Formats: sequence, structure tokens, C-alpha cells
Amino acid sequence: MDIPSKYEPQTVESHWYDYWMKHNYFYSTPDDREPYTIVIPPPNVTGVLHMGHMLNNTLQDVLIRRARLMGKNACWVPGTDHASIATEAKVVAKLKEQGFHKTDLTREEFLKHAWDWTHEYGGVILEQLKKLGCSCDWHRTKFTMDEDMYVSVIKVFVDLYNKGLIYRGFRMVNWDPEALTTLSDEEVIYEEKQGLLYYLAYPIEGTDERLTIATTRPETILGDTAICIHPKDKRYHHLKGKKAIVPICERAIPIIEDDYVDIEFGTGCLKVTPAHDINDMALGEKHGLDTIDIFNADASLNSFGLHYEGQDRFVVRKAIVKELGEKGYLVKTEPYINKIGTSERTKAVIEPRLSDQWFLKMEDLVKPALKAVMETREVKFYPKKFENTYRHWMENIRDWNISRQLWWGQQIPAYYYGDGMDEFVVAESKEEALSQARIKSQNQNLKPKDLKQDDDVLDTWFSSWLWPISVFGGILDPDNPDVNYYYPTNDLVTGPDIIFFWVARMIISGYEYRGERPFENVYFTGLVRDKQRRKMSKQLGNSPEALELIEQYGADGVRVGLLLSAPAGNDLMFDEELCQQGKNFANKIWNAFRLVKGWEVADLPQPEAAKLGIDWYAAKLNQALAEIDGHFGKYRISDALMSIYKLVWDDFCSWLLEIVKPAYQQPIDQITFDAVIRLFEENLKLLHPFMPFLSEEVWQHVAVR
RNA sequence: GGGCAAUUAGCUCAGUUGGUUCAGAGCACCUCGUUUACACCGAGGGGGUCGGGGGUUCGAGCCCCUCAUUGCCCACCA
Repeated sequence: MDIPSKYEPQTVESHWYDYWMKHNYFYSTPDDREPYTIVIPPPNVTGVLHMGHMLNNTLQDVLIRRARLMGKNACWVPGTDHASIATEAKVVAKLKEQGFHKTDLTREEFLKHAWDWTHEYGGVILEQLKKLGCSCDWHRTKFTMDEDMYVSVIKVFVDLYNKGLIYRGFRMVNWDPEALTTLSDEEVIYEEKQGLLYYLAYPIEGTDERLTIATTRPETILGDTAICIHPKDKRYHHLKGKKAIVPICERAIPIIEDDYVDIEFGTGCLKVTPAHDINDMALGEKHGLDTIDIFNADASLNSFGLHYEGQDRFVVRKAIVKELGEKGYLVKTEPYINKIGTSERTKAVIEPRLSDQWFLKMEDLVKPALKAVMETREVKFYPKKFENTYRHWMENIRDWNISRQLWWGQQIPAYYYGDGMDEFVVAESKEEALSQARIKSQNQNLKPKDLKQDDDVLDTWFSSWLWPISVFGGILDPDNPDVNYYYPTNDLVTGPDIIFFWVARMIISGYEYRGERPFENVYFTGLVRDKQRRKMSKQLGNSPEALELIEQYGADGVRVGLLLSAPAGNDLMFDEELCQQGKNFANKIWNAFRLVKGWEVADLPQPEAAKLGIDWYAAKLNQALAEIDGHFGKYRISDALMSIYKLVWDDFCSWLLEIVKPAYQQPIDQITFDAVIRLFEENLKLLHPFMPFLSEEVWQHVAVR
């Protein structure tokens, strides 16, 4: 056999890994071994592989391969997430390119486009994961919109509704005016932005006096329904019971008192706009104020906007400031830094908006999940510091807004049968809904067409929170052999950015639907940054093309490069040089293999030095084994890899092989040769989780299989 | 505004209960080396008063206080 002196995965004759893949080698089913389970954090179905995925999935692959080598029944379930808002936004954008608008299509037509899109791009990221070497149970691949997954979500919705935990409420929610949907609190990112604080003078009815208030949003004055002062603020005592006139729209509004107002801030008085601010809404409810919504869904002004009707909120802001200035209502402006909520997906500035939405009561659901992490430690976080973050969120949890005004997702199984939206039933199927509706309405003549299903879909996370259960069919059939065997899963590897979105909620649903934890250990990876500590992003263009890296350094090289720099929970500064280091390491092993492979064995006595060397290395190996076990136990994967790296490079190659190496073109004795091969194989087993391609390749050739 | 972390060689980081072995690793750097696995290599080497200040102790990267800087998370102040 002609062995190239450089290890180039592409040039080597056989591709064992591909062969294994093709023949479903990684095909686990329940048996009498101990199970070891991981469910993948499902990437967005339309996504492409980025550095974060590479890190994350390399770690999972290391864990699953190690478990497999230890004789466990290792099962790693892959899949993708329908990512309702992100995917819908992409489909809408694509339609726009073709000259269509979403509203030109029926729901069915739109969904067809979304499915086409999904089928076209859906498999891409999973194929990329295969190139990275991920040894998932590919036959188990799931998609959150698969029929069984969909039905699972609906079933859970109905169940929670029947338990009284899901309710419909008219509440102030986070509205994304671009995507035209609500968002959960977690999907809103607050950013500090330099803005202005506008001081506006409101005339007092029946006097010449004016009252100055401060606001960051002058365009919302058209929705003002009160001015609020502090009851103890002497400056304004004489205004009690009077009315102020809203500039431009000339509406008279009451002056109310509430100690919510901060006397020190601004002028000590506050305009109250209950439709457009959560605090104002609270004030409005307390004082019985009117609510005037001045915005359309896309945050342009409606008819309450008067002559600004139809214009965008930010356009109006400029225009109204100009008009206020010209009419003498604008006293002054001050620079002011405030926090602006923006949509995680569309980046649009969030508008607080009152609307009818579905909510899930969290207060009781959270209890076992909080206990599991903080008290019984049934679920452990690595690194531990995230347990505090978790606790804080869980203890201050608010109800979860689960409805989204989108089409791509699980449609809410609520059916309205009356004229408005007040009369409805919740059921798993339309037939069931009809019979319920007939009973509830006492109208046996209700026809299927009298039922109208809620237009909204569920938050993406309302399906992914069931992932560890639903991928094993555990929602539809809680007693099936798969879920009984593989659940609870062992390790979850994910980023701390979705600790609330996903991790916490999976723990919650795990206890609610299985009565036990969904996983034992959660390993939080860090963010992948560039050498200058900047976040990797498409915009900055500082993220290397994942597949090109693999092309250049080999999957093994990239895996090693990534892991060498990734202690648990710390962000990692990704540097391509580390991939080079990984590639060099692969080459080193390859050459050790070439050396050994080139030896001719003869019937000779074993030299004393060789015997000593082998004993020494065997001891060294055992020592390293213990060390590596320790590292894995603490989820210090990069340390485990470094131990192996040093063991193989320094101890095995630099010492042992140099000791036993026979003189040029001389044969080696059988005892030494056998021992070296055996030790080499031990090394390969250690290396395999990290460098599957190389270790597989060498394994197949180092001895006759 | 509240909370959590970090600060150790040029870089990225380990340093478990304070005590010869705790001052370390990898990379980078310097010198030498075309010997028959590998220059994607080998042999050797330099390099840190462990962020500043104070304290506890016989003894402190390690414990306490304080300051500084950085990062992250949470929070409805116009």
C-alpha cells in the first residue's frame, strides 16, 4: 500500500465514515444496554452552518462517540426547527422579490410556499453537519412541523387549556410592526440609543397657564388621555381637578395624581398614553382613563393621527416636533439615552400594543423546574454560574405570550362559533370542536362552516419546549418503548443565549409531561468570537465559511481547533491557526502510523529498552486515562483533548516510538511490534471522539480487521 | 437601577480544601538541526513581583475589605 506522507482526508483511498453513514451504522434502538441520549438543539430549518453550530455539534459528537465507545446505547437525535418568525420573514421576502405580498395569498397558498422553501433548503444544514462528522441517528431526524410533532403540540395546548393554564387575554404585548406579530418578552432586545427628551407645554383649560411635561415620544400625544402629577408636588397643587388641552388635537384631558410619578424626573409631570405604554396602561386602569390607540398594525398612524394618518411613527415624530415648535408648544429638547426594545428577528423597534393574545400561566408550572435545578440538583448546569441566572428568571416569571400573528407554525386549535371572538372552544380536531361547540352553544344546528379556527399560530418555542419528549413520540404515546428507554436524556449542549427561550421551558415541560427531568446535564458553550473579541456575524463578515474551513483543514482539524480554545461557558476567540494546529496534529498521527506500518517484523529477541519503554508508556496511558475521565466528568472537554494531545504527541511519538524504533531498514521484534500496535489502538480509541475521520482511517489500516 | 462573572507569561487559558510539587499548559517567540515517520518536524531556551491598595495568617493567585477595568444577564421610569 502506498501511504501518502501527508494526511489529506480527501486523498486517502477509503472513506469508512461515508460507508458507515450510508449503511446506517448509527442506528440505535432500545436494547438491554445502558442508554446515553442527546437531542440536538434543532437549528433553523432554513439556516446554514455557522461557527456556533460547529462548536456546539462537535461537542455533542465528542460526547456521543465517547459514550458509544464505552459500550452504551448511544442515541443522538437530529432535527430542525420551523422557526416560525424567521422562516416566515424569509418567505415573505422571497415573495416580495417575485412581486407578491403576503396578503395577496391565501393561508394555504402561503403555506405551500413555506413548505416549498423548507423542502428546498431544509436538509442543507443537516448535510453540513454530516460533513463535520456528526454521528447522529439520522434515521430519527425530526422537524418541528412534522405531522406527529405538530399533533403533539396541539395536544399539549388543549391539555394545558383544559387544565386552566392557557387563557386568552386582552393585554399589552410586544408588537413587531414589521413582522406584524407579537413577541414574547424574551424575543425583545433592549438597546441603548441616543434620543431626545422633548419638553412640551400643554395649555390648562380656562387659564393662560401652561404645564410642561417631558416625553421621548412626542407623536404619542395624540393618544394622551391624562396628565399625571405627584400628589405631594406643591408646584402643581393648584392644578388639581383642572383639565389640560392636548396640543394639535385640542382634546381636554384630566389632570390626575399618582405617586407613581417621580418628582425629580423631567418636570415632575407625566403624560399618560394608556394604549402605548405599559405603565400608562396601569395608570389608565387605576384611574379609569380612556384608551386611544393611534397606531395601525404597521405602526403608521390611524385616524386618531389626524392629518398624520397613514404616515410612519418615526416620520410623524419629526413632523410633529416641527409643528409643535411652530405653534409654540415645544419648550426645549435635551439629549437623552433611553432603552429601545427591538425585535430579535426583524430588528424593528417594538411597539407596546394592546391586543387579544393567548397566554400560558407559568407560576405553578415553574415550581418543579426551579426545584430540580436549585434544590434537588436533578438537573446540573455547566458552568454553574448559569444556575443563578436561571433562578432569577424562574422566580420572576411572567405569563408566556404564546400566540403569534403568523401563518407558519402550529395553528392555535381554538374555534370561534359566535359572531365575535368571545365564544370559542378548544379541541384537538375540528370534529371534536364542533361537538363541543354544539353543547356549549346549545345549538345542535351548528355546521362545520360555522366554526372559524383562530388565525394565529403558536410561538416556535411552544413546540421546541417539548423536543426531548416529542422526538421520541412521548406526547402522543407516553408509554412507548422509545421514550421509556431514551428519556430522560443525558446531556444537553447549547448556548446560554437560549437558557430562557428553550432550556428552562424544556425543564418545565419535562416535569409537566413526564414527571421527570428532560436531561441531567446542561453544558453551556460560549459565544464564538473573532480574534478581536468581536461577535461573529454576517454583517461584520468576520465569520469564516464553515465548509471552507473543513475543506482547508479537514473536519478533524477544525474540530480540534475549535475545541482547543473552548473551555465551558467562556466565549472563545476563534483563530484559524488553531485549525492549523489541529491539522498538524492529524498529520503527526498519520506519520506515526506510517512509521509503524513500515516496520518489518522478524523473529528477534525484544531489546530491554523497548520493554522498559512499553511498560513506561502503558503506565503513562493509564494515568492519562484517569485524567481524561476526570476532565469529561467536569465537562472540560478542551482539557480532555489537551491531555490526549500531549499524551500522543509527546509521550507516544516523541518518547515511545523513538525508543522502540529499530535502526534504519532493520526489522522489529514481534513482541515489541504487537505491543506498539496495541498501544496505538488505545490511542486511537481516545482520539476517536475528537478526530473520527483520521482515527477511523488509521484504525482500518493499522491492523488487519 | 439590580445581579453575576472575569482580571495569572506576547496570546488563549489551567491553577480543586491557603503550605516543598503553585507559579503551570498550549500557541507564539529565540537558538540549533535537511539523521533513514513527520519542517504540518526534532533538540534546546527565554519569558509573569498572579489588575491596584489594604487586611487576616507563621505562610495568600488562592480567604476578607476596597478601588479600577472589562464582559454578560435582568429591570415598565416618562
